[in-house]
Amino acid sequence: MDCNKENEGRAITIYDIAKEANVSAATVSRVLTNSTNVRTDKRERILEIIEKYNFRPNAMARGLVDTRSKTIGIMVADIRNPFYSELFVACEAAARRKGYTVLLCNSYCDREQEKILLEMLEEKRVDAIIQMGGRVDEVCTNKEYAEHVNRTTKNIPMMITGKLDGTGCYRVQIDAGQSMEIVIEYLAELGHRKIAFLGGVDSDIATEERERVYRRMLKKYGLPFPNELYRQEGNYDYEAGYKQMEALFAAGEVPTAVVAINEYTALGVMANIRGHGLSIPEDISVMGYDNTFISSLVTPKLTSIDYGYDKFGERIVSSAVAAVEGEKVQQVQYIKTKLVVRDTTGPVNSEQK
Amino acid sequence: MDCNKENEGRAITIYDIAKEANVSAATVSRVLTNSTNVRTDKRERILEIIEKYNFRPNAMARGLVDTRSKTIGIMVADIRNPFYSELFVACEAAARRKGYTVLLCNSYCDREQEKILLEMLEEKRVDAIIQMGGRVDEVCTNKEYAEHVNRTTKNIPMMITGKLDGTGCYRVQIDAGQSMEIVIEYLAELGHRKIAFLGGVDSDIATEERERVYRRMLKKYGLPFPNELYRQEGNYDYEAGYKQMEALFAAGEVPTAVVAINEYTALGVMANIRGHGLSIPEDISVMGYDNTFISSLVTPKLTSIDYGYDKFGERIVSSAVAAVEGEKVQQVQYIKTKLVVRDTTGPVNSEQK
DNA sequence: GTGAAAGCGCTAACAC
DNA sequence: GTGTTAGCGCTTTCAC
Repeated sequence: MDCNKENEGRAITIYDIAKEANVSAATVSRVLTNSTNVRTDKRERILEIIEKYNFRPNAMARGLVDTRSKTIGIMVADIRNPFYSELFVACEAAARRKGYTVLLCNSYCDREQEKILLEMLEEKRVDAIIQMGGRVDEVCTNKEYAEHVNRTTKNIPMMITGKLDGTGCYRVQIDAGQSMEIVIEYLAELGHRKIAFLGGVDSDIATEERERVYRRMLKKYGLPFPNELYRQEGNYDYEAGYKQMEALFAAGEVPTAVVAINEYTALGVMANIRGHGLSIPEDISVMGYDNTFISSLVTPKLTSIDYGYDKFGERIVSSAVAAVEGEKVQQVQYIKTKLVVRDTTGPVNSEQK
Repeated sequence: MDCNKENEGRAITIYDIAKEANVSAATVSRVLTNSTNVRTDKRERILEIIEKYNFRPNAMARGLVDTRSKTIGIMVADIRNPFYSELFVACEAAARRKGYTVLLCNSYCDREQEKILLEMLEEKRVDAIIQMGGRVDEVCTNKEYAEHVNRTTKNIPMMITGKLDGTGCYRVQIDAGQSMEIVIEYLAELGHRKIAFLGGVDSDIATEERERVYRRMLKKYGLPFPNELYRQEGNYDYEAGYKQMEALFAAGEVPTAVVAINEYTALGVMANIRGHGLSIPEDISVMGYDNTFISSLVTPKLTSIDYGYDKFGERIVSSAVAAVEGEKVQQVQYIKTKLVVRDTTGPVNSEQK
């Protein structure tokens, strides 16, 4: 009875189903897509046979016919970083709500890889591309990459969480300046006057903007900048926080509050402070950025700046979909941040004033 | 000059390139695939035009021709969990080395979703499927899911990190028993006699096996099991660790060492211990499983069981590829674990003996 | 309501 | 070396 006597290995197709059901392939396709009405008995017969052979339509063949793949490519720097995984998951959820599938790729911040991945996504005919992290983070846009992207965006709309000068990318960006405003405001109101800002990479847009606003806010509140070590950049690691805090201790310039560029760095800072026998937040307040699950996993729980990942992802994806569908999309959108106070920050210790 | 006067919107194809280069589509295809030799001048002319239009071959059309998609589908419970993201990245790297691409999907432990994703992966004609987490973790295989999988594995080999009775899935599994052996051995040698094992889900294979070996090892070393609370299950959260440790304190049954099912739970345990004014590891040793970046991010750094993610991923993927290529693959493979000692464990406090 | 036929963009056999 | 031709598996007119 089985029609796959010699079918061995070859995947079953719509024609096999059609043959066994004594209908045309078109009719099978109709029940598959639910497009037109098919007589009930035929429909049921077809469904039965589909079930029997566990038939699944070939997505590539379908994709060839449709011009839309209903897929969004998402390129992140490193999915192991909770910032990206939280945002990715939010995007995935938003995409699903819109009837889109996502395709993840990691660039691992490899500049060459970014271009290769872009090409791969083009070949897969994704309807839109979202890039978070990597070249789009840089203050000085890399010309070569911008050109590469420009060719891509001729066919595929691209969303980025940073910037890429001279390209038509749509930007959905964290309002880094606003985030630093609320940070300094908060710490100043707690009575802190010696506030350090540690970590990050100055040539990254998000770091650079926070730094600028950090200095502006110190002035605004009449706070001192006692030593160059109060602002150190380098990278986003635990080690950075650890070493930079150590440098402050070594210089005898101990702040009463430290703002770290992210959670990794904040934890490095905290480890170092404890190594010196001081307490958090009694002796020194520490806070970070990103507010992923890490912030509430550690002891004491970390005060952190939150981006509202769900809404962030939703904004990125719905803008991407809007662009795909030819709607007008804002060129730049800002994500407002929120302070989440936990246990690593508190009023300045009166003795330290 | 441009041949896309009216082409607006329509993607450029191999025929457009061929036409402009005055060659046949086959020749363009040849330079694209580097299959046969093409006269140098033609090749260069073609490459130029490809460059000019930023042409990228349609992966779906290619996929239709090839029977192999060179893609491996990876289904994880939740990519935000570092255990999965570390393993995923290791798999991705291994796949790339073998010339394969990976396609990630999250089941979020939604049982219905797992089936849907399986079907999606079948439609995309992935060459193999890797499932980590979810139904494959369960001690009692869900019959319905097993049936579903059995239909899938008729066409696509499947690798799982747990088990699925009655299916032809290949298993690459952490040797949970061995891991618990080295844990108890280690703690016993440090002089600990009151060792609790907290967290996990007893109906999960990895938890169940560890629990069994935990009890066996206590006997082997002549260690007491002072109270039922020394072994509590529930889930894998921070909260679980926190509450279960609290229960031990409430019962006045304070262990000298706690083995947590993973890092989240370990951190909950640690938070609770500190809340009681005790120190780690001076008063109580704590250790966890998984050894992701989290273990070395917290203070004190967590002693943890490591799986060797790189090798783990490599084993999964190379077995998958072997299966795809029709080679003989071992049905079950075990991953040996390793103890990574850090700062949360130490010799038992002599007063407590 | 249904079948025949064309076509999505590419690759691979087969001629030449 | 290169062009012609025939599919890959599906959807979608267009007739009937």
